[in-house]
Amino acid sequence: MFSNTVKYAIKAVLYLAAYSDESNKIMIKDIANPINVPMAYIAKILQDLSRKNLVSSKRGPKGGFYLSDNNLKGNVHDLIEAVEGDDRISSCLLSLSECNASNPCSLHDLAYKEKQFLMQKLKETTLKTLAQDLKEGKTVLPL
Amino acid sequence: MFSNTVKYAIKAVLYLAAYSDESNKIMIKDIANPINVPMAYIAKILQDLSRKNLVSSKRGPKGGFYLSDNNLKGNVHDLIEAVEGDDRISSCLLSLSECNASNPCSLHDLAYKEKQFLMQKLKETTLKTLAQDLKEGKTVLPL
DNA sequence: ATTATAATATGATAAATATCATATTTAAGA
DNA sequence: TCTTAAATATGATATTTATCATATTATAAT
Repeated sequence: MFSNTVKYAIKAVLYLAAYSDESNKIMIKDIANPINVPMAYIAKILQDLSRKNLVSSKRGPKGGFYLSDNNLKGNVHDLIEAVEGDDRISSCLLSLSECNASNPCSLHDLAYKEKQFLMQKLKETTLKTLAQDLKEGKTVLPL
Repeated sequence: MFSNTVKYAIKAVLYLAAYSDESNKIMIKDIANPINVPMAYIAKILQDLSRKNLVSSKRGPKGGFYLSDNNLKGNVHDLIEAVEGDDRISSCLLSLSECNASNPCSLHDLAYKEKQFLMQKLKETTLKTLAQDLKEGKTVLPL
């Protein structure tokens, strides 16, 4: 469903959301293992997200990645959009070009409602909320 | 959301579902254009689907691809599985390994219901039904 | 039977995604 | 200020997905 890059990004960000903050930064090498993602690859992804201000980072000794309070207000939908580019996620199931109620593709009626519902949830659920569930052991980050 | 291969496969099969039958076969070169897919590529995909008996074909003069009555009973879910392999479509959003209610990933609660609902619809809607909508102009195959 | 036609099988190339490696820059602490 | 530790920037390689090209095989029609 999602590309590896997207899955890796979500896992890394949620890990940071749950276990880091400004006074508790986490280094690449300490992120890669628990979420089971190649170190150099997750480094690249997080560097990209840092540039886009979805995660925070500081270099040098005592440095690392973390989520600021502001970052924690973000959501998974925006994260996905950031890593896989604009509208891949919200596009029509059969094409990149839009299809809509007045010119529906074969799968539009069948899928539209569920897809919108899912998108809505991915937008309205904050990283902070998801991190809370993780910390309470209600959810897990799969390998 | 879906790979090009999956999108192409669905479009081609629905096109055949709507406009072909055993006595009205359609050649590769006459499929590629209307659904806007590279000819050699859709050829490869349809050949694969033919091998897997999801579409029918006959070679030689007067030959081409078509959907048999039996093929028309198929659904989009099985089609997707056939082209992109086993369980990519039904897997957890964050990983290939299963996550479930008793060991939910961070997105499980958020996505599970909608995803199941969508899968269900993709399974229960026959190609014949979708083709009917196409023929009646109720839906279109996007470019 | 021969010819023409269309799928089939196969392999080559291109582009995108995923992965690895490393020199450079920033910043903390001695 | 020097050393060390971390992200950053950049580029190389590998794998997968997408695309192109073509020789082979089956079959209808003459």
